[in-house]
Amino acid sequence: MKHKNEAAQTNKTRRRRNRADEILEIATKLFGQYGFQGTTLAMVAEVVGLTEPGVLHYFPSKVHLLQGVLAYRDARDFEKYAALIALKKENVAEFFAIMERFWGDNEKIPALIQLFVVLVGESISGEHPSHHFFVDRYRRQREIFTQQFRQISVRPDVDLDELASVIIAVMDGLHIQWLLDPDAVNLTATFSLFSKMIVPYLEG
Amino acid sequence: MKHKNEAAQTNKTRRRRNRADEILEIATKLFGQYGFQGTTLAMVAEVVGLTEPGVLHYFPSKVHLLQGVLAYRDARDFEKYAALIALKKENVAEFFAIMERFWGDNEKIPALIQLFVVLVGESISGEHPSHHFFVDRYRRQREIFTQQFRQISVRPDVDLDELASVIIAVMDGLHIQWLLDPDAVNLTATFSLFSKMIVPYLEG
DNA sequence: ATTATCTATAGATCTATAGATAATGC
DNA sequence: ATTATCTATAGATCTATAGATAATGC
Repeated sequence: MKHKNEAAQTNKTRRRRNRADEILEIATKLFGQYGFQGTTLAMVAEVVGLTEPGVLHYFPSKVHLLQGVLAYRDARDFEKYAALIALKKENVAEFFAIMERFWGDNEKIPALIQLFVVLVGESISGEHPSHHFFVDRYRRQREIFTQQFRQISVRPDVDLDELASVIIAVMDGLHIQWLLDPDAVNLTATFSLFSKMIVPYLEG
Repeated sequence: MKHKNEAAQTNKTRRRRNRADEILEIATKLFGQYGFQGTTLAMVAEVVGLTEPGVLHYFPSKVHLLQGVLAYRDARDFEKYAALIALKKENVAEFFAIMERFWGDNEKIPALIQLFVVLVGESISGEHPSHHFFVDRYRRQREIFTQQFRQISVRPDVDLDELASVIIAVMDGLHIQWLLDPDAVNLTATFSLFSKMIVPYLEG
């Protein structure tokens, strides 16, 4: 029986080991490119190679599909954060050196970055199905950063929650400019300038 | 004839001096709340108190309406920038003090801030009707800032275009967090922390 | 048996157009 | 005359459901 499974897992079967995952991957791309509202089930179905009811067999509604995409990507993202937290950081400079490496990868995954930027824009409206997801996501992100700062020696008169907001804001804002005009913005270099500017201040 | 006009301009007539402007105002709110894709002509028409073809009489298509809204708001925005440019700035600290006041008003106009944040998210896709508008808008903004920096003494080893990107990024990124979770983010205080952190560095 | 997928379609909605009518300004 | 606005509707699209059929796993 092992044999059979292994054989079946070649080619297509292994690649699309799971139709649900395949749908998730394609929806990730489409939601990232056109937004949730701008993507139709017909588009997803066509790229996947199914009919619309075929897609709805795996995700009973378009909102379920969105939540599937967000949960999947968010989990991956916070795995990365967990690895970040685990690293030893002695001082502010080290923290930012790690952040630069951590976010440096973003340049290689524009589609994923775009997914979050496009969806967060739509989600600002309180009625959007992923509004609460994003409110919560930013709270968690700020919390992770403030906890990190508490473990290294940051100038004591700095509000750590505000500091967390600023750092996340720089990255988000640079993503916007970079996605709109990739040749005009060097993500890594610009974030590096940012940390170079604030590290001396935070060291006190 | 003057009399007649003046009388007619009371109440509704003066307020809605111009139906096109009224439609623009309402579309601004709706596009800001639901995005371009999430807003329908029926919604605009209903709030204005017209039928859909009634709205299309003034703006021949939904895209024309979007462009009307953007052109109108962008013009207002760059009037503000023009006033900013006119102010005398002797050094970096003064520049940031002015920026804090300049952007401090944003807290009072959440609907307009939201309009731009929501639309820029949608517009990241190259096929969106306001994609080019936003690419151009960020280029102009960066250009305004770099020109400002050239007139004050900024530490010479800093790339002014990158500096402009960072400052715009902080403001955009803070807008996102603030719109999603107004009680969790103090826009003014957080931007102020940012400038406090970078001013000493930029002074060299 | 269960899972995957399809055909067919309901029912809602969306943008835009055609053509008519009402209101306004000279 | 010109501008503003309406009714009616075409034509496209969209999400989701019902119910049937094909494929798969025990």
